[in-house]
Amino acid sequence: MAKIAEVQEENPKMSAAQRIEQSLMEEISVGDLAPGQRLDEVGLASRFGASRTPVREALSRLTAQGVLVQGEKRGVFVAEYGREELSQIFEAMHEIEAACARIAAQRLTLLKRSEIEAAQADCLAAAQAGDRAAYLRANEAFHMAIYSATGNPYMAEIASEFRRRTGPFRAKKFATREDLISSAESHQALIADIFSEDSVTASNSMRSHMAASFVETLKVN
Amino acid sequence: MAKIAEVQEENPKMSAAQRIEQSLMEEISVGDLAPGQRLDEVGLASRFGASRTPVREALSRLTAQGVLVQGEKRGVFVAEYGREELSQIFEAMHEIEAACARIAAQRLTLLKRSEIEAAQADCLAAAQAGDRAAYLRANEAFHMAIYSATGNPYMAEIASEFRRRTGPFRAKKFATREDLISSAESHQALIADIFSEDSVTASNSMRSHMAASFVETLKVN
DNA sequence: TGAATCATCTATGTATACAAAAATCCGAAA
DNA sequence: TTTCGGATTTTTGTATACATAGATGATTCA
Repeated sequence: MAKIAEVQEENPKMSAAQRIEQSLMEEISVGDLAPGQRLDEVGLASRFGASRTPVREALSRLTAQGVLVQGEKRGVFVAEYGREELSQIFEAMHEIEAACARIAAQRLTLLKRSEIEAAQADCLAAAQAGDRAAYLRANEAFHMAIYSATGNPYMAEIASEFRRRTGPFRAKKFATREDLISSAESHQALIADIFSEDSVTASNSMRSHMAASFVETLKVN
Repeated sequence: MAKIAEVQEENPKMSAAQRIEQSLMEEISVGDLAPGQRLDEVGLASRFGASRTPVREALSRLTAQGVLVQGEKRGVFVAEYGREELSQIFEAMHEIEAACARIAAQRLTLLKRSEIEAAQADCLAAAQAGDRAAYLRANEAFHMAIYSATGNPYMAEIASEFRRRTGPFRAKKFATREDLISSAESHQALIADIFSEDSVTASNSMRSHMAASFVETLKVN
């Protein structure tokens, strides 16, 4: 896909293992690789024009991150979560995102504020255009901007990690242009509450946002 | 923890890569491998009686987990954090542990309750005996028992991950028998508050515990 | 003496080969 | 027909070899 080529072009001297890891991560988070799908080493090796060695390294790292799991049988699979597991993962995300919103509200700088606003502008534009792929990217950027606003890269890291793991499940929510628009609009209240710089308000607002997101996600999974 | 050694004995047909990964993780979390230390592939390979391939896989996975980092020069190193970084990591741990304590207090079962008590008994015994290694293991088990009491394996997973990353820094706190005893005693209040099944009390108690732990950690780092 | 360039050498990333384990398939017997 | 056993095939895990990038050291020139 085009995105893979882009990454390769932007960073031509990345190792093959890293390229493969990023490509697979991208495909999984967008939903091109469906949960439960098996990834076989030889197939990927030939697809990426590499040997099994860098492929193995990429799969191993993605497994360590929880994006892939090694199933009961041989082989690694895109992590597949049932309703109960999704509920647990969302509970954890819920806690982390709420903490991020609280801290972000406390530490908000002008720069971070403008980054969040810029990301939200992209969300609105993509939603209006009905461009699903662009919206998915912009939505990720929006949440990343909030994580970044905590000023704590470790908080941001775990929040991102959960976001990646739930990517394919959340992505299913966005089927129609209306889905995109309603999602983008729901950001507005969240932004207002974070910008209020009141940590309780921000935290509660993020909890509402996550709870709603979970409800929508459960509907399609 | 002893469990790692046990796992190796119990599970002799684990892959070499997994054995190496667990061994290195153990050595890092106990502090045998100091932060900043370089790990070279050939040295580890000969030390574990294996080739570079499984060593590389282990290092790659540990890097993906944040326990190792690839430095500016060639090679991977045990992650080394300055005061600012430690502060950020502890802030994130602080949030996650508080959430764990709150959820654990809400969902406490008789089984989990007894597991926490058993782990604490081990802590007290090891502290009384002045057995530092045993205390480190028991202390990990104690916190793991709390994570497990959330009933949410994903919460437990991230909490464990932070615990591993900070292992070598926290380990330095425990120099004398008195350090062990005072740590074990500080668990008592935490247990009482979690067992109160009041989520706010439990969460605040854990926040106090983590804040105190951070202060002690900063003193020796 | 110092700096710069070149050479050497070490470590890393990748490819390939091989062995062992597991899954699948096939046939035979109940 | 079903099930059990064995053979076959696929796939994984590990070892080894090789090429290249980066580090180290030496030599020469200023």
